[in-house]
Amino acid sequence: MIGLTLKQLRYFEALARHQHFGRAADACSISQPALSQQIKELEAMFGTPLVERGRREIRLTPIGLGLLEKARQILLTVEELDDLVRAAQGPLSGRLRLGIIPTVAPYFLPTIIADLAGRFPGVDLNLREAVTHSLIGDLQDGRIDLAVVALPISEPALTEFALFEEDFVLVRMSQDADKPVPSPIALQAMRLLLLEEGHCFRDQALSFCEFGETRPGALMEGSSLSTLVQMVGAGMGVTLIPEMAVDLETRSADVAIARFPHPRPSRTIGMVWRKTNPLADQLMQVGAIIRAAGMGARGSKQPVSQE
Amino acid sequence: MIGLTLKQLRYFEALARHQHFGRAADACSISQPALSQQIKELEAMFGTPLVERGRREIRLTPIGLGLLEKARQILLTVEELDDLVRAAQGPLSGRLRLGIIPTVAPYFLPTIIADLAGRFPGVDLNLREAVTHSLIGDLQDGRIDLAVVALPISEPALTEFALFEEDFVLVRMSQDADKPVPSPIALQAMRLLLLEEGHCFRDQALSFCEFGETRPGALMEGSSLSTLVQMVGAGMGVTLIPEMAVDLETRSADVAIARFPHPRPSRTIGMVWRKTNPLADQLMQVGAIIRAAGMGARGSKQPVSQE
DNA sequence: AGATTGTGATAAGCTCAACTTATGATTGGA
DNA sequence: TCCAATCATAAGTTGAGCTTATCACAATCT
Repeated sequence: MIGLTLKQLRYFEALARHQHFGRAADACSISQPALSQQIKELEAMFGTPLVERGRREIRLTPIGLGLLEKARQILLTVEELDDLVRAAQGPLSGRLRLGIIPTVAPYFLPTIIADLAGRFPGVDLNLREAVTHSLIGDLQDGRIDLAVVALPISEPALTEFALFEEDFVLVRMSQDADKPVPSPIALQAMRLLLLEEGHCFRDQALSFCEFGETRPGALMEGSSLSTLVQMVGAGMGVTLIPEMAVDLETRSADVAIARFPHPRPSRTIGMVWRKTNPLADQLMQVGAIIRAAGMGARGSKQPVSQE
Repeated sequence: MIGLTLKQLRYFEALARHQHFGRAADACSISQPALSQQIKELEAMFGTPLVERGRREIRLTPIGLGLLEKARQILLTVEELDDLVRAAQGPLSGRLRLGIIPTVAPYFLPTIIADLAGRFPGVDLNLREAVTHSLIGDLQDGRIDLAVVALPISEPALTEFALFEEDFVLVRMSQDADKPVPSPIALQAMRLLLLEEGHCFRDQALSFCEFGETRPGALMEGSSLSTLVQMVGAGMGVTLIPEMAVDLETRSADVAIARFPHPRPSRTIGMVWRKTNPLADQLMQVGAIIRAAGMGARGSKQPVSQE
């Protein structure tokens, strides 16, 4: 494939993303004919059409899809060259795109931001909050550099770095404070309030309660832990929240917290990045700092031995 | 890293390979100043030197080494775009670069060539004979498309496809033909003739004989199975050879063949290719054909169940 | 010491690939 | 039938990247 250029791959990727010649050209800051020409050039090289031009929509041919995959792979590696330079000069600097899951972000972000800003003044933190599945995709496609999620992820292309383990606690109405702590099985009979589909915390809670499959009738769904706790305060049921959310979420709600006996439900929070990211060494350092800081600040977290 | 071009990466890779501006430029079919300029352009983009210019030698800086790794990764993916087109048009066509280990090549090549030429007339077979270690490197760096080696390889980036399993047989002087077959332990006391370092067959033979470490004094080394068999004929010792070599190698030597009782020593021969190779489907078909052909042709081989 | 050789950098000019704007062609919908 | 949307084609312009010629420097030979 001699004569191929990175520009062509960028244009093609933009076209595939926007499904539209004009908008793709805009995104690349060139004119529409320029993009059309380069796509045509690509098709000449491949000796076959890559894009089906429909009147109101365009579609990639099978070979076009194959090219798209390789093109994204190539462009991702090219992006990592930027990181190579950053890795070489100084401890960590420049833009760092960080993704965090919603059940961690509000409670842990202040800690992370303070740590990073203190230790790496040159870093320009760029945040994104989304559920695990979405963040993993962002990582693999190079849209973010680093994600804070619940482990394990078990993606071969990603490195996991455990930060700490934290327990889940039960939130119930304050008048129930003196009642015995229910067993996981007993929870099944209560109205258990959970986050909507897609949040890993939801699955972890369900797993603890040993629900085989989601039984929508018995459950209510909220979009944030805050909402859930408010719902508990209003007598709509009980919920589980992670230890780190206790301080913030119980401040403005009249609820009682109860800790479970063994086996305690818990989750491991950790950082994840692409194995191929040249900043890997720096990210590992960042992880060590956050882990150390987190240890000191919050007594309830458990240290983790795994890497 | 905007403004980067594939040309620059190709030139840089050539420079790293040849360690010489002029020869790298020749290899790229451009003039030496053109290559110098592009390297300079790269260094400007990275904001740091990539190459140390010594008087009589050049060396890559640490960042240069980092770039080299990424550049090879990118160029390899680009190469695979060629295969993408080939995978789309017809069953298998164009250049197929095949590597085979020396203890398989002379015996198995006629079969492979006949099979491939018969089923895929459009294929231009390009052969390379080398030891496993070298072939795996060639595969991973994109210098060959396919290798026939003894499994397992256990490289995460490579797909293994088992073709068949074959036993090893003992070769000894013809006057020993009626003696009992020695046990693996008994072999340790004999003069065991083996291939030189680097051949996997050597290690497999040593493993069967339960030699803990190589004991150079007791062993003699040959560079091909032919040589070993000739040495046995001359009374210099005994050796092991794979079943498939028996016909060819015993034709011109006065030696006796003996098969071991269980547990028989054996090896699994298979094909290996890059997981990312778009020709993977076609290569799998090639493997199936070779496996089927091999089965019919040679009774001694065992079918394999694993993939 | 002075000449020679091997090496990469620099200079100056040329050429074509890739961009621009303007326009054409086709089709779906008012 | 006309309009709007969309991509292709045409024609002209520009600069990135090439070439050849030459320089600068150090190691090696005479």
